[in-house]
Amino acid sequence: MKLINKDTDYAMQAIIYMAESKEGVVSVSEMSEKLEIPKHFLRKILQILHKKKVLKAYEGRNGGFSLAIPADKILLLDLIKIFQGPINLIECIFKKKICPDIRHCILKKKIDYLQGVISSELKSLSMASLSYRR
Amino acid sequence: MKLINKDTDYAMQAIIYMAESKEGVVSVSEMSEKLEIPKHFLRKILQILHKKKVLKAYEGRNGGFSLAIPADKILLLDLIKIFQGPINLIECIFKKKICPDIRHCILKKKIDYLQGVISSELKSLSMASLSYRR
DNA sequence: TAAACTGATACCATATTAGTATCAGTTTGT
DNA sequence: ACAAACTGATACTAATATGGTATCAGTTTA
Ligand code: FES
Ligand code: FES
Repeated sequence: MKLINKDTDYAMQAIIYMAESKEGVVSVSEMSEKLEIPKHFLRKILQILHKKKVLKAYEGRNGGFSLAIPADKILLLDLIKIFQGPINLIECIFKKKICPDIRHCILKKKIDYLQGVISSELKSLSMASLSYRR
Repeated sequence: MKLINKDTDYAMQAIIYMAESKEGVVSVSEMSEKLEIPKHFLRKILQILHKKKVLKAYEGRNGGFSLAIPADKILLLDLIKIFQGPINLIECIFKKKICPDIRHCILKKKIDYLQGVISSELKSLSMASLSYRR
């Protein structure tokens, strides 16, 4: 069971890198090198973050990306949602069969509860709080 | 993110079925039919549960499986461990790079906490508690 | 003695995740 | 002017995990 996949992982690293960088704009080449992340793969990820308005993009020579939102407003939960979809731990394992009434299924209750805890923890983690130069 | 995969799902259903059954021994054929689970697939799952001492197996005609442990002692966490490995939500995303000190990484702290909550919830859910004929 | 079962294990199909490649367009230093 | 250095968009491939089949061997019992 994996909570964080490569896309989210690399996205976090890149965002933190940009937050720590003095230059406003950072290119994929630079980040790919410094963070040791495959260039094309990272590029794809940052393009998505741009579409989602998390990053600003600058085309042309000396171009690159910069944060569109301050790092303390970019939450781990946001990134996970972007790259891995909404947190949904169960899609009713026992359909009609065993659970006679979805409203009283204790499995569902527990898992709903877990989902809440996970969401709120991931929501409380901003990219700024992960930067060690904070 | 999936908490419970098909193996665990089918294992739960089969165990609950056996717990509810009056006959001591239930065959894969019967369960496969009643629970609408592919026969060979279910068989493989039950063979694993047998190896793990959760079930007793009876060979030969009229053979099948029965619970080796009472249903209230078979926990969801046990099944997840058997079929999906131990709960391990993170394998240090940022290796040496960003986390200068693993002991102070707040990401790790939060995820460790989540892992604890998840484990304890899954531990508190026995197969008996999911049977509606309890 | 064959039908109905499990043991063991190899195999296949599909989906998801991770990573690569490429063409088109933009900007800028020289 | 123009090539180098960049992003936009999108298609493709590779690796891995998951879900599911198939089969041969051995056991038990009607
Ligand atoms: S598992 Fe979905 S309602 Fe019980
Ligand atoms: S992510 Fe593993 S220690 Fe910070």
